[in-house]
Amino acid sequence: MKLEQAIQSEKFETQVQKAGLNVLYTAWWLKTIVSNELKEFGLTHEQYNVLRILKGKYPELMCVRDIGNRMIEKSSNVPRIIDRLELKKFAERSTSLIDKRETVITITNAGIKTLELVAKKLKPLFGNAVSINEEEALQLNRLLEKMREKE
Amino acid sequence: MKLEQAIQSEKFETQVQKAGLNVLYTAWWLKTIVSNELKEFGLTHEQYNVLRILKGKYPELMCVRDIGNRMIEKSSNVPRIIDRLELKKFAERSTSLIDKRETVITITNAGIKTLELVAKKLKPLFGNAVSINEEEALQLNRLLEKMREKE
DNA sequence: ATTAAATACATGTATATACACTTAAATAAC
DNA sequence: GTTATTTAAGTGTATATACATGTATTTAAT
Repeated sequence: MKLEQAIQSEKFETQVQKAGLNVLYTAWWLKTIVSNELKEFGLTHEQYNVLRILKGKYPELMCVRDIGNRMIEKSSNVPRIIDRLELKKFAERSTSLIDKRETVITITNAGIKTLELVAKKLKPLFGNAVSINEEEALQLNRLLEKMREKE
Repeated sequence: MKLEQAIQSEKFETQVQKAGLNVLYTAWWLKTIVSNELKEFGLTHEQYNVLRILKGKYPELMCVRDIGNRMIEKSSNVPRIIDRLELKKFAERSTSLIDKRETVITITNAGIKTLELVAKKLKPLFGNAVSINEEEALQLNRLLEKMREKE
């Protein structure tokens, strides 16, 4: 869908301005698609992100700060997301023996199992919902990274 | 900045998967830049979005539903954002005379004035922060819209 | 060795999102 | 014309974001 239809506006001063809004809208669109699939597993988009990060390091333990550094949204409040994952028995917390200030977290077997089920569900969906090919995706990645160049 | 650095991960199965994460990260990056500028005006990103929508139709009145349709994030709770704009005297509510179910909203003079100040501040910043040109932005828009094609 | 500074995480508050539900008013059905 | 359905907005709840503050622990300074 063209952005003009999505936000019912034709008034873009420049292509750069439109691109900013287009990125924001596409992010919301992507989040919504994924969140809908995650519902049946009792996970939110952010909880899913933390679980994937934990699984990426498994069986290593990760501290809260390291998880935060890998989050897409840097200002996410990791301790509270872990609170919820712990309640659902998808993650476990313990105090680091080396540095008692650190809380170290690990994904549980139930968490790993759930992630596998989610992956099975998301993979074909993503292929269908996101209608760009590898070549286009590569170019999109280049442009987005150029956009953030001066960061 | 490359996404690999931003989220400290190199594990992308495909360029399409990376593009999804890249869009999410770029949206957060953009929101953060704008939000930082809005702080001094006492506005959040979402309140700013509603104000711009109201100004786009000014001096026409808009009902809550119409504002919602123009929001970038469709699931935003418009009545509550308007609550805050009203407290700050940037918007005013009244009941529609034609259809008493509808609440019609208008931006105040203070709201318009504030928007102008924000625009003056954001314009040069955006040009500096977002380092793509019109040609690249056009292509980015094409790719993002292709991504959402099946919507 | 004691004190000061820095670090890691947790917690509190305001705002926003996502979604269900309520209430009032308008429209449709009969 | 009365009742049922639909529509518009508002409200309630859980989660998340953004940011400030608090608390325990470690490291640095003296």
